[in-house]
Amino acid sequence: MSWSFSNDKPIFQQLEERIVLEIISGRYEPGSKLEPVRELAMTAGVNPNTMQRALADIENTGIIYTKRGDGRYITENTEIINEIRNRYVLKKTEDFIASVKALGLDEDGIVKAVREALEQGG
Amino acid sequence: MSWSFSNDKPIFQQLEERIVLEIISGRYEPGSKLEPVRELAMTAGVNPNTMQRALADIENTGIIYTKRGDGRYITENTEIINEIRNRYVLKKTEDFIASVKALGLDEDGIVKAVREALEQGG
Amino acid sequence: MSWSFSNDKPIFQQLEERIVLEIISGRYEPGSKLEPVRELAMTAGVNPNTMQRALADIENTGIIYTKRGDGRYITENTEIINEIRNRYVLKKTEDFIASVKALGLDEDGIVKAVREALEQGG
Amino acid sequence: MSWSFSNDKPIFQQLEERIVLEIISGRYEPGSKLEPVRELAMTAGVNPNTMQRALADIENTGIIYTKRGDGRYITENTEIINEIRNRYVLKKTEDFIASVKALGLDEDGIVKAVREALEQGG
DNA sequence: GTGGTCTAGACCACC
DNA sequence: GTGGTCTAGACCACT
Repeated sequence: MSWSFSNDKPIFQQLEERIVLEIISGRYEPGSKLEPVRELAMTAGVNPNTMQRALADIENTGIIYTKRGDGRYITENTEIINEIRNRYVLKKTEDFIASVKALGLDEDGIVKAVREALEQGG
Repeated sequence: MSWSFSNDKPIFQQLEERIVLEIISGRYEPGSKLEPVRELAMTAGVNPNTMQRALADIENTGIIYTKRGDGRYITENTEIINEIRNRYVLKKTEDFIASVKALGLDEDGIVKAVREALEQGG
Repeated sequence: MSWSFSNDKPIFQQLEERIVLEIISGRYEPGSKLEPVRELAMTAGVNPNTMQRALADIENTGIIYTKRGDGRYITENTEIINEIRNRYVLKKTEDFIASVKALGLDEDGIVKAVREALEQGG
Repeated sequence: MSWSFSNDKPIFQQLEERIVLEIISGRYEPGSKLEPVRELAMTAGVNPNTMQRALADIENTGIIYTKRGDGRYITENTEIINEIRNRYVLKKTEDFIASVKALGLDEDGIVKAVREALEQGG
C-alpha cells in the first residue's frame, strides 16, 4: 500500500512533511534508527532517489543524522525535536486561527470555540 | 480564471464546499442574489450541469433558495447561516485539536498555544 | 385561467368528472341554473362542442336537465345527487383501501389509521 | 415495456415514488439487491443518468445504500422502511379524508364509509 | 461487471 | 433572460 500524494506540491516535499511529522509525533524514539532508504522508498511507493532527497533535506534541519556505512538515526537532541514540533504546532494554530477569523470570529470567540470543543471531546 | 480542484473528491462537492464557505464568510449578504448558474459555471471552469448539481445540493440545506425564472438567492434566515457557520467552525476546531493532540499536546497546552498565537498575531 | 387536463383520458371525460364533482360538492344548489355552455367552455379553455358533449353525458345520469330555450339546471331531486355522491365516496374509499392494503395494512390497521388521522387533523 | 409518466412532475421524481413504493410494499426483501442502474433504466425506458439521479435521491432517505463496485441494496434496517411506509400511509389517509370531507362527510360518516367498504370487500 | 462523475447539448417552464 | 430536466456518451474507481 503506497502513500498518497497530491499534485500541487513536489512529492519529495510531501515525503519530508510526512516523515518529519512522524518523528515529532513520537513514532520514532530519539536516537533510534530509521529504516533504510530503499525500504522507506518502497513503502512509500516512490523512487529511492526521491526518498534520498527528502531525507537529505530533513537532515539539514538537524532532526536526523547519518552514520556513514550504518544508516540514519533520529537525533538524541530533544531540543531540536521540540523546536520543530513547536514550529509545527504554531503553524497549525495560525492556520486554524486564520480560517475561523475569516468566518467572523473574534479572539474571544476563538478561545471559546476551542474550550467548548475540548469539553465536548473530553 | 478557473478554480482549482483536487482529484480526491468529486468536483461538485468541492464546488459545494467553496460556495457555502463564501456564503458563511459573508461574501454574499442574506437575501442577495447569486450569479446565474451559467456564469458561476464559467467562472469555475466547469460544465453548467455540474454547477447546477452543486447548487441543488446546497439548496437542500436551506441556505439558498430558488425563484423560478428569476435566480437563486441567499436565505434571509440568518439562523440557518449561523448554524452552518457554527458547524463549520466546530469541524475546523476539532480537526485542529486532533492534529495537535497527535503531537502530544494536552488540553492546557492547546489553549496556551492558541492564546500565544493570538497575542503574537494581534 | 384554463383548467388543466392530463393526456391519459379524453378531455370530455375529465370535464364530466370535474363538473359532477362540483355539483355533488355543493358548489351548485339543487334546482339552480348552470352557466351557459359557451361560458363554461371558455372558462375551461375548451371547444364548446367538447363541453356540450360532456354536459350531454352528465345529463344521462339525471343530475342535470335541460329547459329548451332557457338553459341547464341542477336537478331538484336530492336523491339522485346523494346517490351519485355515495357512489363517488364508495369509489374513493375502495381506492384508498386498496392502496393501503397493498402496503400490508389489515382491516383493523386501516380503521386505526383513519381514526388517528382524524384525531390529528381535527 | 417502459413505465408511463405524467408530464406534471419530473420523471426522476416519479421514478423515486414508484421505486420507494415498491420497496415499502415488500417487492424487495430488506437487505436484498436492487437491479443494476442500467437495467432499471432500460426497464423504465429512461436514460441511465435519470435513474441514477432518482436512486441517489432515494439513497438520501436511507432506505437503500450502495456498495461501490457491487450494487445497491435495500437497507436491513426495517425501522427506516416502516417509518417511510407509515408516512406514506398517513399521506394517503389524509388525502382520502380531505377528498370525502369536501363532499360533506363528517368524521363519523368517514369511519362508517370505510367500515362498510371493508365489509363489502371482505 | 458495478456505481459515480462529468461534459455536451437540447428542450422546457417561468418571468 | 432565469433555473430545471433529460439524453447521450465518455471516463473513472472499485471488486
